[in-house]
Amino acid sequence: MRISEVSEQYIPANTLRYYERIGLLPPVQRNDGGIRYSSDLDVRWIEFIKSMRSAGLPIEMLIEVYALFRQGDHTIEARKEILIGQRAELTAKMDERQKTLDLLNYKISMCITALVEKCKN
Amino acid sequence: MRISEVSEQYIPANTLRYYERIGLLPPVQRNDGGIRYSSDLDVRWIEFIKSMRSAGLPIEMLIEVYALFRQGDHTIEARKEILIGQRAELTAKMDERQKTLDLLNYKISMCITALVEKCKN
DNA sequence: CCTTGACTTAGAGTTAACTCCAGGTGATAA
DNA sequence: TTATCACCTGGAGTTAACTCTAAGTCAAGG
Repeated sequence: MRISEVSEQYIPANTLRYYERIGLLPPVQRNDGGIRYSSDLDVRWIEFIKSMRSAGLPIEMLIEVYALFRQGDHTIEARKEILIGQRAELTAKMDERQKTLDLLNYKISMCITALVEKCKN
Repeated sequence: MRISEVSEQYIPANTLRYYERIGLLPPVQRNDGGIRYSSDLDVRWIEFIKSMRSAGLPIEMLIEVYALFRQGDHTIEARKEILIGQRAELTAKMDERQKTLDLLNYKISMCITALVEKCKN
Protein backbone atom coordinates (compact mmCIF):
# COMPACT_ATOMS: atom_id res chain seq x y z
CA MET A 1 0.00 0.00 0.00
CA ARG A 2 1.18 3.47 -0.83
CA ILE A 3 1.17 6.04 1.94
CA SER A 4 -1.84 7.80 0.45
CA GLU A 5 -3.88 4.62 0.65
CA VAL A 6 -2.84 3.90 4.20
CA SER A 7 -3.68 7.46 5.18
CA GLU A 8 -7.13 7.24 3.62
CA GLN A 9 -7.97 4.18 5.67
CA TYR A 10 -6.08 4.78 8.87
CA ILE A 11 -3.73 7.60 9.77
CA PRO A 12 -2.68 10.86 8.02
CA ALA A 13 0.44 10.58 5.88
CA ASN A 14 2.34 13.20 7.84
CA THR A 15 1.61 11.35 11.03
CA LEU A 16 2.82 8.07 9.54
CA ARG A 17 6.13 9.68 8.58
CA TYR A 18 6.34 11.14 12.05
CA TYR A 19 5.71 7.70 13.56
CA GLU A 20 8.48 6.24 11.42
CA ARG A 21 10.89 8.93 12.60
CA ILE A 22 10.24 8.25 16.27
CA GLY A 23 10.54 4.47 15.87
CA LEU A 24 6.89 3.51 16.19
CA LEU A 25 6.86 2.16 12.64
CA PRO A 26 9.68 0.23 10.98
CA PRO A 27 11.67 1.88 8.20
CA VAL A 28 9.21 0.60 5.63
CA GLN A 29 10.09 -0.81 2.17
CA ARG A 30 10.81 1.72 -0.59
CA ASN A 31 10.78 1.57 -4.37
CA ASP A 32 13.58 3.01 -6.54
CA GLY A 33 12.37 6.55 -6.09
CA GLY A 34 12.34 6.16 -2.33
CA ILE A 35 8.56 5.91 -2.11
CA ARG A 36 7.10 3.91 0.79
CA TYR A 37 5.19 0.68 0.34
CA SER A 38 3.64 -0.70 3.51
CA SER A 39 3.28 -4.48 3.75
CA ASP A 40 0.15 -6.14 5.10
CA LEU A 41 1.99 -6.71 8.35
CA ASP A 42 2.86 -3.01 8.52
CA VAL A 43 -0.76 -2.14 7.89
CA ARG A 44 -1.99 -4.42 10.64
CA TRP A 45 0.38 -2.74 13.07
CA ILE A 46 -0.83 0.66 11.90
CA GLU A 47 -4.41 -0.41 12.52
CA PHE A 48 -3.47 -1.50 16.02
CA ILE A 49 -1.75 1.82 16.67
CA LYS A 50 -4.79 3.68 15.46
CA SER A 51 -7.04 1.89 17.89
CA MET A 52 -4.70 2.31 20.84
CA ARG A 53 -4.17 5.98 20.09
CA SER A 54 -7.87 6.63 19.73
CA ALA A 55 -8.23 5.50 23.34
CA GLY A 56 -5.41 7.80 24.37
CA LEU A 57 -2.81 5.15 25.16
CA PRO A 58 0.58 6.82 25.04
CA ILE A 59 2.88 6.53 22.04
CA GLU A 60 5.78 5.83 24.37
CA MET A 61 4.18 2.54 25.39
CA LEU A 62 3.53 1.54 21.80
CA ILE A 63 7.16 2.19 20.92
CA GLU A 64 8.20 -0.05 23.79
CA VAL A 65 5.92 -2.87 22.74
CA TYR A 66 7.12 -2.56 19.19
CA ALA A 67 10.78 -2.62 20.21
CA LEU A 68 10.13 -5.79 22.22
CA PHE A 69 8.24 -7.37 19.34
CA ARG A 70 11.23 -6.87 17.06
CA GLN A 71 13.47 -8.58 19.60
CA GLY A 72 11.59 -11.84 19.12
CA ASP A 73 9.52 -14.41 20.96
CA HIS A 74 11.38 -14.28 24.23
CA THR A 75 9.81 -10.88 24.90
CA ILE A 76 6.21 -12.07 24.87
CA GLU A 77 5.97 -12.13 28.63
CA ALA A 78 7.25 -8.55 28.88
CA ARG A 79 4.84 -7.37 26.19
CA LYS A 80 1.96 -9.07 27.96
CA GLU A 81 2.84 -7.26 31.19
CA ILE A 82 2.85 -3.88 29.47
CA LEU A 83 -0.49 -4.56 27.85
CA ILE A 84 -1.99 -5.67 31.16
CA GLY A 85 -0.76 -2.45 32.77
CA GLN A 86 -2.32 -0.40 30.02
CA ARG A 87 -5.57 -2.31 30.34
CA ALA A 88 -5.67 -1.47 34.04
CA GLU A 89 -5.15 2.21 33.31
CA LEU A 90 -7.77 2.18 30.60
CA THR A 91 -10.42 0.56 32.75
CA ALA A 92 -9.65 2.99 35.57
CA LYS A 93 -10.08 5.89 33.18
CA MET A 94 -13.34 4.47 31.91
CA ASP A 95 -14.70 4.30 35.45
CA GLU A 96 -13.73 7.95 35.95
CA ARG A 97 -15.45 8.84 32.73
CA GLN A 98 -18.60 7.05 33.75
CA LYS A 99 -18.71 9.18 36.89
CA THR A 100 -18.21 12.30 34.84
CA LEU A 101 -20.97 11.21 32.52
CA ASP A 102 -23.30 10.73 35.48
CA LEU A 103 -22.48 14.22 36.73
CA LEU A 104 -23.01 15.66 33.27
CA ASN A 105 -26.40 13.99 33.08
CA TYR A 106 -27.29 15.40 36.47
CA LYS A 107 -26.30 18.91 35.38
CA ILE A 108 -28.34 18.57 32.22
CA SER A 109 -31.35 17.44 34.19
CA MET A 110 -30.94 20.49 36.45
CA CYS A 111 -30.97 22.73 33.39
CA ILE A 112 -34.12 21.06 32.13
CA THR A 113 -35.83 21.44 35.50
CA ALA A 114 -34.94 25.12 35.56
CA LEU A 115 -36.29 25.57 32.03
CA VAL A 116 -39.56 23.88 32.93
CA GLU A 117 -39.90 26.16 35.94
CA LYS A 118 -39.38 29.19 33.74
CA CYS A 119 -42.10 28.01 31.36
CA LYS A 120 -44.60 27.78 34.18
CA ASN A 121 -44.27 31.52 34.84
CA MET B 1 -10.65 27.94 51.94
CA ARG B 2 -7.08 28.97 51.30
CA ILE B 3 -5.49 27.87 48.06
CA SER B 4 -3.39 25.24 49.82
CA GLU B 5 -6.51 23.60 51.18
CA VAL B 6 -8.28 23.65 47.85
CA SER B 7 -5.20 22.20 46.20
CA GLU B 8 -5.00 19.38 48.71
CA GLN B 9 -8.55 18.31 47.98
CA TYR B 10 -8.94 19.14 44.33
CA ILE B 11 -6.48 20.82 42.00
CA PRO B 12 -2.83 21.97 42.34
CA ALA B 13 -2.41 25.59 43.40
CA ASN B 14 -0.46 26.54 40.29
CA THR B 15 -3.22 25.14 38.16
CA LEU B 16 -5.86 27.08 40.08
CA ARG B 17 -3.96 30.33 39.50
CA TYR B 18 -3.64 29.39 35.85
CA TYR B 19 -7.39 28.72 35.66
CA GLU B 20 -8.06 32.12 37.15
CA ARG B 21 -5.81 33.78 34.60
CA ILE B 22 -7.60 32.20 31.67
CA GLY B 23 -11.07 33.00 33.01
CA LEU B 24 -12.15 29.55 34.12
CA LEU B 25 -12.36 30.67 37.72
CA PRO B 26 -13.63 34.05 38.94
CA PRO B 27 -11.18 36.54 40.41
CA VAL B 28 -11.65 35.10 43.86
CA GLN B 29 -11.89 37.06 47.14
CA ARG B 30 -8.62 38.23 48.71
CA ASN B 31 -7.60 39.32 52.18
CA ASP B 32 -5.48 42.43 52.86
CA GLY B 33 -2.28 40.75 51.81
CA GLY B 34 -3.87 39.67 48.53
CA ILE B 35 -4.23 36.05 49.56
CA ARG B 36 -7.04 34.07 47.95
CA TYR B 37 -10.02 32.73 49.86
CA SER B 38 -12.34 30.51 47.86
CA SER B 39 -16.01 30.51 48.83
CA ASP B 40 -18.08 27.33 49.01
CA LEU B 41 -19.58 28.23 45.67
CA ASP B 42 -16.10 28.60 44.18
CA VAL B 43 -15.13 25.24 45.59
CA ARG B 44 -18.17 23.54 44.12
CA TRP B 45 -17.28 24.92 40.71
CA ILE B 46 -13.69 23.72 41.16
CA GLU B 47 -14.98 20.27 41.99
CA PHE B 48 -17.05 20.26 38.84
CA ILE B 49 -14.06 21.36 36.78
CA LYS B 50 -11.97 18.62 38.28
CA SER B 51 -14.46 15.97 37.26
CA MET B 52 -14.90 17.31 33.74
CA ARG B 53 -11.16 17.64 33.21
CA SER B 54 -10.52 14.14 34.49
CA ALA B 55 -12.69 12.90 31.63
CA GLY B 56 -10.76 15.04 29.18
CA LEU B 57 -13.49 17.57 28.43
CA PRO B 58 -11.80 20.66 27.02
CA ILE B 59 -11.15 23.73 29.15
CA GLU B 60 -12.46 25.91 26.34
CA MET B 61 -15.94 24.45 26.82
CA LEU B 62 -15.81 24.96 30.58
CA ILE B 63 -14.85 28.59 30.08
CA GLU B 64 -17.85 29.01 27.78
CA VAL B 65 -20.25 27.44 30.25
CA TYR B 66 -18.83 29.56 33.03
CA ALA B 67 -19.13 32.75 31.01
CA LEU B 68 -22.77 31.93 30.27
CA PHE B 69 -23.45 31.12 33.92
CA ARG B 70 -22.21 34.55 34.94
CA GLN B 71 -24.56 36.15 32.43
CA GLY B 72 -27.54 34.83 34.36
CA ASP B 73 -30.59 32.64 34.06
CA HIS B 74 -31.44 33.48 30.47
CA THR B 75 -28.42 31.42 29.37
CA ILE B 76 -29.62 28.14 30.84
CA GLU B 77 -30.82 26.86 27.48
CA ALA B 78 -27.46 27.59 25.86
CA ARG B 79 -25.56 25.94 28.70
CA LYS B 80 -27.77 22.89 28.45
CA GLU B 81 -27.02 22.60 24.73
CA ILE B 82 -23.27 22.73 25.33
CA LEU B 83 -23.50 20.09 28.03
CA ILE B 84 -25.58 17.86 25.77
CA GLY B 85 -22.99 18.20 23.02
CA GLN B 86 -20.22 17.28 25.41
CA ARG B 87 -22.20 14.31 26.64
CA ALA B 88 -22.53 13.05 23.09
CA GLU B 89 -18.79 13.36 22.54
CA LEU B 90 -18.04 11.65 25.81
CA THR B 91 -20.29 8.69 25.11
CA ALA B 92 -18.80 8.35 21.62
CA LYS B 93 -15.32 8.30 23.11
CA MET B 94 -16.35 5.72 25.65
CA ASP B 95 -17.61 3.45 22.90
CA GLU B 96 -14.26 3.83 21.12
CA ARG B 97 -12.46 3.03 24.31
CA GLN B 98 -14.54 -0.07 24.85
CA LYS B 99 -13.48 -1.30 21.42
CA THR B 100 -9.86 -0.59 22.24
CA LEU B 101 -10.27 -2.45 25.50
CA ASP B 102 -11.66 -5.46 23.65
CA LEU B 103 -8.70 -5.40 21.27
CA LEU B 104 -6.29 -5.07 24.17
CA ASN B 105 -7.89 -8.09 25.84
CA TYR B 106 -7.59 -10.03 22.63
CA LYS B 107 -3.89 -9.17 22.32
CA ILE B 108 -3.30 -10.19 25.91
CA SER B 109 -5.04 -13.51 25.34
CA MET B 110 -2.81 -14.07 22.30
CA CYS B 111 0.25 -13.50 24.44
CA ILE B 112 -1.02 -15.95 27.02
CA THR B 113 -1.72 -18.58 24.37
CA ALA B 114 1.80 -18.16 23.01
CA LEU B 115 3.27 -18.48 26.49
CA VAL B 116 1.31 -21.67 27.16
CA GLU B 117 2.57 -23.11 23.86
CA LYS B 118 6.14 -22.32 24.85
CA CYS B 119 5.63 -24.12 28.18
CA LYS B 120 4.54 -27.29 26.47
CA ASN B 121 7.92 -27.58 24.71
C1' DC C 1 9.92 19.30 -23.21
C1' DC C 2 6.99 20.89 -19.76
C1' DT C 3 3.72 20.48 -16.31
C1' DT C 4 1.27 18.07 -12.83
C1' DG C 5 0.90 15.47 -8.89
C1' DA C 6 2.31 12.23 -5.54
C1' DC C 7 5.89 11.61 -2.99
C1' DT C 8 10.44 12.76 -0.36
C1' DT C 9 13.26 15.22 3.62
C1' DA C 10 14.71 17.92 7.72
C1' DG C 11 13.21 20.97 10.50
C1' DA C 12 10.14 24.50 12.34
C1' DG C 13 5.65 25.64 14.23
C1' DT C 14 1.33 24.55 16.70
C1' DT C 15 -1.87 23.16 20.35
C1' DA C 16 -3.65 22.18 24.93
C1' DA C 17 -2.78 22.24 29.32
C1' DC C 18 -0.13 22.77 32.45
C1' DT C 19 4.23 23.60 35.44
C1' DC C 20 7.91 26.04 37.06
C1' DC C 21 10.69 30.00 38.33
C1' DA C 22 12.59 34.38 40.05
C1' DG C 23 11.80 37.87 42.72
C1' DG C 24 8.80 39.92 46.08
C1' DT C 25 5.28 40.57 50.23
C1' DG C 26 3.42 40.04 54.78
C1' DA C 27 2.57 37.42 59.02
C1' DT C 28 4.34 34.61 62.47
C1' DA C 29 8.03 32.09 65.53
C1' DA C 30 12.60 31.92 67.99
C1' DT D 1 15.73 40.96 64.60
C1' DT D 2 15.98 37.50 61.71
C1' DA D 3 14.35 33.65 59.56
C1' DT D 4 10.69 30.88 57.89
C1' DC D 5 6.65 30.19 55.50
C1' DA D 6 2.72 30.55 52.64
C1' DC D 7 1.47 33.18 49.44
C1' DC D 8 1.79 36.56 45.43
C1' DT D 9 2.94 37.95 40.21
C1' DG D 10 4.18 37.80 35.31
C1' DG D 11 6.36 35.31 32.31
C1' DA D 12 9.05 31.51 30.59
C1' DG D 13 9.51 26.56 29.93
C1' DT D 14 7.66 21.87 29.31
C1' DT D 15 5.18 17.91 27.37
C1' DA D 16 2.85 15.01 24.03
C1' DA D 17 1.53 14.58 19.78
C1' DC D 18 1.15 16.12 15.99
C1' DT D 19 1.04 19.37 11.73
C1' DC D 20 2.92 22.15 8.43
C1' DT D 21 6.46 24.09 5.31
C1' DA D 22 10.03 24.67 1.91
C1' DA D 23 12.60 22.78 -1.27
C1' DG D 24 13.41 18.91 -3.94
C1' DT D 25 12.74 14.14 -6.75
C1' DC D 26 10.47 11.32 -9.99
C1' DA D 27 7.09 9.27 -13.25
C1' DA D 28 3.38 9.95 -16.35
C1' DG D 29 0.43 12.71 -19.56
C1' DG D 30 -0.20 16.19 -23.17
